[in-house]
Amino acid sequence: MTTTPTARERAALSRERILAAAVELADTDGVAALTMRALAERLGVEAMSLYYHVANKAALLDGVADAVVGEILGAVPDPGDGDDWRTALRTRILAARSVLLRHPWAPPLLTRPGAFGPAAVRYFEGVLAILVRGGFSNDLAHHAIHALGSRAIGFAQELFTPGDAAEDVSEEVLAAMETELPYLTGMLTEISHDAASTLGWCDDQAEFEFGVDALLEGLEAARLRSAW
Amino acid sequence: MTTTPTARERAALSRERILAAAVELADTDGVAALTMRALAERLGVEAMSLYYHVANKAALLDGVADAVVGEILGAVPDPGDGDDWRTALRTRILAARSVLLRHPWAPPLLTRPGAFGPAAVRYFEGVLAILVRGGFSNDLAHHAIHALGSRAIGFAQELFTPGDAAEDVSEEVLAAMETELPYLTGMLTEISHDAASTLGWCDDQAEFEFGVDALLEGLEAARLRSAW
DNA sequence: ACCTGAACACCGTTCAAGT
DNA sequence: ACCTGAACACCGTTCAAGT
Repeated sequence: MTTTPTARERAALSRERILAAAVELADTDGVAALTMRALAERLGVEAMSLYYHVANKAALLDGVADAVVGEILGAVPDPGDGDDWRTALRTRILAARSVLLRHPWAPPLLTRPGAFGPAAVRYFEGVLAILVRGGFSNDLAHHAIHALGSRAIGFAQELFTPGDAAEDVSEEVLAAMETELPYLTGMLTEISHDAASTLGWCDDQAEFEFGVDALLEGLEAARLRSAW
Repeated sequence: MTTTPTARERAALSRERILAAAVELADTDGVAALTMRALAERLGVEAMSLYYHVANKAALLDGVADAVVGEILGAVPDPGDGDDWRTALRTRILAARSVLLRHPWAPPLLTRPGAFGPAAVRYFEGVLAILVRGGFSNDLAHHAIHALGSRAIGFAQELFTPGDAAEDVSEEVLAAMETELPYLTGMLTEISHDAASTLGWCDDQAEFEFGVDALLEGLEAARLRSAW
């Protein structure tokens, strides 16, 4: 006669609820813990129920990616035409980055084929608006977006994560490296003079901004050349 | 009395043989097919035998990444001091890229924490040598390497793969997009006027080189500023 | 020292079945 | 229309055992 407690206490499943729960789960436990079974349990539901709203795991991850980009989209200022293109684009990119810093597991998802969803389309519409209003031809703007790559949306795929195998770079190892790797040892000893045994001296935010600025400078030069 | 056929016909297992077979398997079947069981079968051995030479799957993938970087290292010219730094670095990066084009599954592996192995250290020693001989301070060279990111070793993590959801961008869809996404539709209609229904007009190699060149130009500007 | 076989805990996913 | 339960094929990995 009465509906079951579970039916009363839990809201109906939906694609949106599933994606939101998936983002939360990844935030707390990492993306490796984002399994269909764990996600279902978090939603108080059986694993197979998810498949009614989501085709498969790949579609789930694509949806999660688009959800994150949607969050970025909400945090990013409108591409208003007050600023010059360089500061407007820089501001947008750094705002995107600040969102991604809250979801450090997200970048690999964003590079999956299929992750380029509706939110991403709208995000890049804004990027393109900034460029075109700033004097870029469609052709050059297209090149520019490719050149920015993942940086356009706030992250950089670096080849080594801070502190990677850095813990065990002792001074003896540095000395042994010296003949074979003179430039690296030279850089390490000079830059990290006050903490010679660690590679953890990279300021992610500063390096990211340096990289964006270098790109923007190169793009501005290309724009000026194309304008002649 | 006689040794078994299997023992005669197969060479002894070793870390090197395992990694080489793993690269081959990924080349033919993709990295998703690179399972411990499939790799063992390819080597004519039981899956568990691999664990004697490799700690676990993560260590295997790290080893595969370093093997690929080793192949890059063998293909890249010495950082001789004939060229100016920009062309020397450009040449090195494009040579690295040409190797990675033969292993299109490899880039995601190279961005794994733990993938920065001995070969990568030697590769970046060469990058650094080019920069420092070219007039970069250790500090600026360090920033430059971060700025180059994955491009330094020959690939760019782009946010959409060519032809991603491009097949189904019909002219009707373009028209519907026009009000909401004026800049994107403008760019698409202008650039792809002769193939209006596809996004597959991106020349990967050209875009990669454009991106590298934009970065190199921005880095050169930074170097000149630091030299004053 | 090097390799094996059976077993375990865990995946994504199918399918027919419930309500 | 929406959710479930059991089952299947597949993982990485353990452990004790072989040679």
